[in-house]
Amino acid sequence: MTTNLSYPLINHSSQMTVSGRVKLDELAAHLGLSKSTVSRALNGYSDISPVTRARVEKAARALGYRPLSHAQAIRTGQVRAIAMVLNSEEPDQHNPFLQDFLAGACQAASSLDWTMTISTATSEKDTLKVLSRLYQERKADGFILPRTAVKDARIGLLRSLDVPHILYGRTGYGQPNKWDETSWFDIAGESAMRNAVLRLNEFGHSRIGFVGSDPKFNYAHLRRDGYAEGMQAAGLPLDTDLIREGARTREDGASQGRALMALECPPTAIVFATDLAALGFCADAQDQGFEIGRDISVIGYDGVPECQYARPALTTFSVDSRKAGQRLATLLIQQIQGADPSTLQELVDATLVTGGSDGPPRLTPEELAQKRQYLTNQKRGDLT
Amino acid sequence: MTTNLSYPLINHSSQMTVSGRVKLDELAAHLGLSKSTVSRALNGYSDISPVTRARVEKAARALGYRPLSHAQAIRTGQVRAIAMVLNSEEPDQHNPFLQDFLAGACQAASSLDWTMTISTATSEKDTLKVLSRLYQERKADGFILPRTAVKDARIGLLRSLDVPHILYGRTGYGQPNKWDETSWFDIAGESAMRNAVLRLNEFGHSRIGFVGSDPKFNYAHLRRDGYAEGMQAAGLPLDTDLIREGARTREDGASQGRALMALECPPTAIVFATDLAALGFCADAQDQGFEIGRDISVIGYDGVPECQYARPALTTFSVDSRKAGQRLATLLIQQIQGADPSTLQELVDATLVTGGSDGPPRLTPEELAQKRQYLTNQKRGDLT
DNA sequence: CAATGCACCGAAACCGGTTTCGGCAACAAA
DNA sequence: TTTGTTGCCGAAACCGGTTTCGGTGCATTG
Repeated sequence: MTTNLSYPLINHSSQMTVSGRVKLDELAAHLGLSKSTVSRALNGYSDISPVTRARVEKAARALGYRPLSHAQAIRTGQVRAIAMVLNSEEPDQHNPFLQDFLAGACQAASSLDWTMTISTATSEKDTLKVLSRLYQERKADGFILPRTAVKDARIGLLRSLDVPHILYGRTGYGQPNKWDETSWFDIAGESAMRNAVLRLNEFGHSRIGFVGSDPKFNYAHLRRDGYAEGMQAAGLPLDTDLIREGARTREDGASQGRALMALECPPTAIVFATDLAALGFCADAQDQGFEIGRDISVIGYDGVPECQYARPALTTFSVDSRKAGQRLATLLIQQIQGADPSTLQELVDATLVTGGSDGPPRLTPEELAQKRQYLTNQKRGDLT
Repeated sequence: MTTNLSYPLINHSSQMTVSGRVKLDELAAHLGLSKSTVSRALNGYSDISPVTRARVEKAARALGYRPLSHAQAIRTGQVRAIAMVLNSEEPDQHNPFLQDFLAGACQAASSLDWTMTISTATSEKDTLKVLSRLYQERKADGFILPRTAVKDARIGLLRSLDVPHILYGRTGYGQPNKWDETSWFDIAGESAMRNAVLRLNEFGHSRIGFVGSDPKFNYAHLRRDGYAEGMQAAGLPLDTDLIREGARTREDGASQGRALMALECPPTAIVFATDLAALGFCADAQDQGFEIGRDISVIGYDGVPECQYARPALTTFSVDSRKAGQRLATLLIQQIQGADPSTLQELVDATLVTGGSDGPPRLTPEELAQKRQYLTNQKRGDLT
């Protein structure tokens, strides 16, 4: 019958090399070698003569041979993949970082012939479930744990399961030597905050406030400490009235900043632990009639893109997320391949990106308080 | 010796069930069944008695049995993973979308017990290489192709390799029936643009400009056409002077919008194909002294977070990226499992999010031109 | 010349699942 | 009773690689 020709009758010899994958068997047959020899040649075993190895490698390239990763995995136990689980329900997602971060991590992984799988979870508990499922099914050989908390259940889980993992950020604030055994990569937020204070002090500010982030995250404590260190280094008194915490969103930043501005003796400069909070404050303060960078100086942290598009542009300490991803992936893979986790710890500095949001104080705290009073009255007048 | 007790000596019987994985063998032995029976019971074969199946499933749950995905893959040929390759060097990355998009895609994949692996490439060519490597090694069973171009090499490659794939966006603009065989999911940017024009017309605008995106992307054409349709539906003439293209960044948006404003008879409203371009224009126009939403109305498209933090907030057509990711993953998995690609095509509308960036025109085009002249002179005055 | 060592390679086991195939019991039909 | 069926399960092959182990052939040594 010649009716059923919807499926082509072509593909005789060519098909095998075009669409059909070459497998180890076929490569070996093509070379007149056994598949064990070919496998060992490709995997760098020493009991293969240099001539044979070269011949095998050449043929493999020519035929476009690529081992199936899961076929190797079944014997080696490694899938050559790392994974990261994001908590998609966090109010302040690491939104803008993600693209860069992934670019860095993927690039590093790819260059070592590894891949990156990602997953999302809806809660802290769900994260644990996803992590263990991923590892149980061996979708990944190790994990990057972003946004480490002071007390982080993920670390306990993975450590008890003896699964390789690396932290983006440190953990165990206040518990000395807590993170000695785990590997991590982090940006030195503490020294950035310290430098922010010193910079403001050089501008002439002496009353400098701080708006921190959620204390459940480890970085929140480090940055607050950095601010305190900076104050100390500048020889300024540490006034607890000037320290606020728990600002995660723009709205938080606005309200916490507003609280600082409402002090009897308000700060002429505020350091924010995150750009988001800083941006929220700036918008709100401008609405009230304050001039950012003149009436009140602001410095943020993170380096989100919005900083440069805000007006005035926000002075901030920018984090190189791409590099972070790249280093984290690299270090994690090293760990999976046997490196001692305690040797895989890196601390990198953020870089200052100046905008117009900070500068010499135009007003003293007292004058600022007066302006605040004036603006409030004016607004009240508007309403009536 | 009692010295080397840093490593615990516990883990006798418990170890096997806690940290050690149970494998099929062990589960079968535990049940007194053969592993083939257990496997078929878990995979829904019909030649297993209901009683046995229930017993197996219960035991599997109790022992926490989870098959190694790569061990299954070696026989089934499927790794239960989908992948997406991002081009990390694009000037306008789909930054803010990514987090939501991934959340949607991962959630959909997870709920079907699939995973999502992502990778980045540095160029169009590199993307092709990464795609084929990923598939050669069977890191994924299919791919999501984001940001489809009019003529997209990725589609050709995957189609020729007979690899399942789904497009985020359509392709082949101008070549009818071009995308009939491929599955895709897209947001109806054309109807959004159309509605944007109609909305502005209802406000009273009759001279409405358009700033489009890079014509290499398929959506750029669709959105432009949508704008044209809107003009036609509103009974307005289609003036090619009012149409600009190729704005990918904020800066592009600013300069293209500026060009429209420089017309003898400038538009009193501009529809932008992307929020980024719209935001760039708004900032620039404000710098010049124009009042957004009064002097000139602006509508964007995408729904990036910055829209609501801009002042005035940008009226835009918001894309539900999470849903997009979710649908794309779902459809792709269906396709991998045998569904006909041509039946897997979905078009969803964007939703209007109003801000203060548009409204009734305060000035006629002539008056706007005068204001422009005035502002220019004033600025010139400033400089001297 | 026999014995030893070494470089190099092939045969076969192995990894942890899936799938094919055949067999045994029980039951129905002849 | 014999002869199919049918329901249910086990043995073994299989997937595509990796790794172990043993065995050549050749050079070296005593």
